[in-house]
Amino acid sequence: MSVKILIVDDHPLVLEGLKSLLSESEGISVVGTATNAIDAIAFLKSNEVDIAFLDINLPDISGIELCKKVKDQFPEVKTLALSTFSERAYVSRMIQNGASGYLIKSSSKEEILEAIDQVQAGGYFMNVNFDQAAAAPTPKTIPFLTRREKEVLILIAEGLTNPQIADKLFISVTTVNSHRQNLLMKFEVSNTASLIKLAAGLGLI
Amino acid sequence: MSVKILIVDDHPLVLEGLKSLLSESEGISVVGTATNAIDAIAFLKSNEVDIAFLDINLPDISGIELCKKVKDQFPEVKTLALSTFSERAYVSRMIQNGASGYLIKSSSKEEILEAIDQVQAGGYFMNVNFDQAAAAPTPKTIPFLTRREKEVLILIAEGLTNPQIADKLFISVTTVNSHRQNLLMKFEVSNTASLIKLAAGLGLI
DNA sequence: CGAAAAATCATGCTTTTAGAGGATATTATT
DNA sequence: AATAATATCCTCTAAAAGCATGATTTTTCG
Repeated sequence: MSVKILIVDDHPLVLEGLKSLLSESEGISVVGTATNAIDAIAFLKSNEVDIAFLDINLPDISGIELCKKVKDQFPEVKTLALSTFSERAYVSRMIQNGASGYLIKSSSKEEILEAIDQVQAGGYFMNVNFDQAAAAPTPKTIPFLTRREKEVLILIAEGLTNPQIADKLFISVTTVNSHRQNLLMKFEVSNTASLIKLAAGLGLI
Repeated sequence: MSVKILIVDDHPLVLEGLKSLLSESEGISVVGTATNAIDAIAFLKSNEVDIAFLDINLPDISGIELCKKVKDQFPEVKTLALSTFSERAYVSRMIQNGASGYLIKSSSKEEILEAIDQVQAGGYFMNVNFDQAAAAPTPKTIPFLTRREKEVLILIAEGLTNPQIADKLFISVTTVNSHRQNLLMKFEVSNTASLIKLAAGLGLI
């Protein structure tokens, strides 16, 4: 009996590539594909799936949320995160949400097959490519931000100054500054430039 | 006689996906693939190619530079840029460097085939998806940056202050500040936060 | 309910940026 | 050789950000 795979990715090329790669392999069958989260959930409701490949960038909701939903509603389905380099930082979040591993999109066929084996056997697969990871100092974990901190972060990224943000949110400048300081602390950086660069790299803005 | 295609992309999945999609089509043959610029140039030296698909993110040099090299050394080869959403802003540069068009990686099979037809016939193909473009205020053009400005931009993004950058580059703080001001001007922003966000969005840092 | 977390505000101080308005060398490029 | 672009340097001012320390009020959640 072969491993049933569902692929969720909004890039037809990646979808096609994965299908093509996997269909050449024994014991694996791609039973479905989806280009968005809603279709993916719908498919899972009426089909049996062993492993779901989840792209991190989906048009409707993020792969992170989809991963959570899948694990909540279909705990028996194993999930594998698909990411590109720049999104790799998301991955720890996916793991927290129950993913069994992740693959970067530049993975080789062998790595992909190994990941399926590992995950199907109940294990985890992490495909970490450190030559690029070393160059970009990835934060250990994605900082947990509060609602207000996210708001402030977005506005900072949009180029607003503390006084402007204060006006916009109807709070005092010192409060905005507090949030800003907390952001710097949580991201372990010491100025706006680094903050925005990190946040952008994490896809938060 | 079929159209000879070379695909240059460092994502095996995309490579495989494109190959798979194109090989199903009449009159098209994928004669080669490469995962970096050097291999791509080497291939072009010894093989005849009609259209080269160039990924914008390559490990060695950027697709933009590769495009230029290809057009310089092999002017008869037509080039098609491959990008994802976030890199779309690069595209005007590719066009300036002689590309005959661009495809976003979420293009459908039909769009890809149409692009090949158009380009092979000597035309251009632009696959613009405006529902996302409207949301993200893309700058009109990618600012042209000088060597020094790029250096300074990178160091700013790394979180260095003007004095620190001055130390690192063995120039005075006022010079660093000049470059910084020029960066703000060229990107049409008024502070570091916006600058870094834009630059990050354009993949410059 | 009660503790913990989040959001709010304040004061004072230092460093860094942003902005204006120059000036002079050093490289291309024609 | 002349022009244009780039890189370099300067002074001065004002605004904003960064840093420390501390406090009060809401919310959230067990």
